[in-house]
Amino acid sequence: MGTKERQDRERQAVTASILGAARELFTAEGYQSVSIRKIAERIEYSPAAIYSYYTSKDDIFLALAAEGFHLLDDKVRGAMTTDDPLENVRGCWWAFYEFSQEQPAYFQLMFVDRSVPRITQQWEGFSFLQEMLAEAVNAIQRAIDAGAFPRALSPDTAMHMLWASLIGPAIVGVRHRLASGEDYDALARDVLNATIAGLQSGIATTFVSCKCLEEGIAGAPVPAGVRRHAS
Amino acid sequence: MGTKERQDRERQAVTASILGAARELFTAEGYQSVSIRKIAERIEYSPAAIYSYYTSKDDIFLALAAEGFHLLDDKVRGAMTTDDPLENVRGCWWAFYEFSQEQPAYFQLMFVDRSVPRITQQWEGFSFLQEMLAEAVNAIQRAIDAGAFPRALSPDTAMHMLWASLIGPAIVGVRHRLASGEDYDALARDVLNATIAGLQSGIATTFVSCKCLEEGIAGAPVPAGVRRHAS
DNA sequence: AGCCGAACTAAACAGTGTTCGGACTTCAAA
DNA sequence: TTTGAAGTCCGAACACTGTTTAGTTCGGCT
Repeated sequence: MGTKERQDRERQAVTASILGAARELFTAEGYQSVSIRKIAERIEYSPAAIYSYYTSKDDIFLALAAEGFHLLDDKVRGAMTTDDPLENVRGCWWAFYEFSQEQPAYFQLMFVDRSVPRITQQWEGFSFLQEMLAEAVNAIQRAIDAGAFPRALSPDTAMHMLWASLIGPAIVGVRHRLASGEDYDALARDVLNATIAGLQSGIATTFVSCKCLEEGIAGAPVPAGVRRHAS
Repeated sequence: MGTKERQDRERQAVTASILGAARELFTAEGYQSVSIRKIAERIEYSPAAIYSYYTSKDDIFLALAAEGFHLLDDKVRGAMTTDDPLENVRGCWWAFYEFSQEQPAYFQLMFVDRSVPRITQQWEGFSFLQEMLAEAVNAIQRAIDAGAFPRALSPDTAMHMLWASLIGPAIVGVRHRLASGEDYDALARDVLNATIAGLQSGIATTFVSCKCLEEGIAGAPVPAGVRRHAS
């Protein structure tokens, strides 16, 4: 009979309602302020009941983070469909920033309140992320092949640089860390364009001999062994 | 008599021991994991006693954050003493990154675990920060005057861009968010140099007419009114 | 000697994530 | 039809958290 199927369906419905309540509460009040008891109250269950669906509050976080990463994945992939390889690179990173402003609750959850540990049993649920990153690296490689970036540029290095540069403006944006009246979008766009311009100028491939490395900066010599950003 | 003075001294000694215990525990276990009770236990006082020295756990955080910002202030100022205006700019932001790696506990406390709210009664205790930022803007202005940056570059815009670009690599560094074997220092240096190269290329003053703004990116047109990073 | 004010504490309050034992329902096998 | 297994769910508790309150102790001044 379909009894097993019905039970599975019911179980999934409760799971979904827990996740829905958590999503609403996290969005409205932030991860730290939401307790298991509040989630339980919203779905009219006892707090203990939740633990037969999710093993911990962490587990609920991971489920919502996975949702967020899928949204990000969709948005970033959708931004890499131009003919111009360079605009694909620019577009996918601009999409990353836009995601942070369009889905501030997800972004805050994913990158500010907490972060997904790199080693976790649930990491399989995030395996698609590696494909997304690989896609971003490929986009850079295509731009290099098209002559938009120096031949000597490592696409991996460029990817890490774009990531590290843009997470800042995104966080500054969602947390409103600037004085009122500041234009966060323009700041992010400036940073993105400046980083891309910097990559084009070849600085990331020639900095080994740049002044600050040879002489150290302000009496703080660069430690031996620190030479190039690993590729 | 000097009784009042002695009492003041004793009070200050207890205050310092609270702060010392908090500093050690925050460094060893992180802000969230340290409780008032743990601090109290370490200095062999009752938890309630702490509340006659600091009004809240937040207050202790602010005191330690102020310490951290003074350390940062010293380091950044010390890095702006070159003759070359451009190297002063590069140096002071590299000092910011270096601070994050040399004082990861302070950095984590100041920029990751929590952040100093922009509006706070204790904000006066952080007023020296405005001077530090003004100094950083001045350094950029001097570099512009010396011809190292385009005349049309707003030093304020450049300051915000450098800040937003470098906070990323610093956070990535203290949190070890890259695969093992990655060279965080080199990543930060690449980002810094790329951003400076981008500023030099004039991208932050001309992007108003750049392709991504005129056409939107991947079907996501830039909202009207978003034009330039406010100066 | 009496008193004041500061320092300090024990105990409690309201909250947190989580666990445990038991009650209750559902359903297939005996 | 009864039995037993499997599950779902809850009340109560545990060990915490930041913080408050009432009360005690004690040095120093009058």
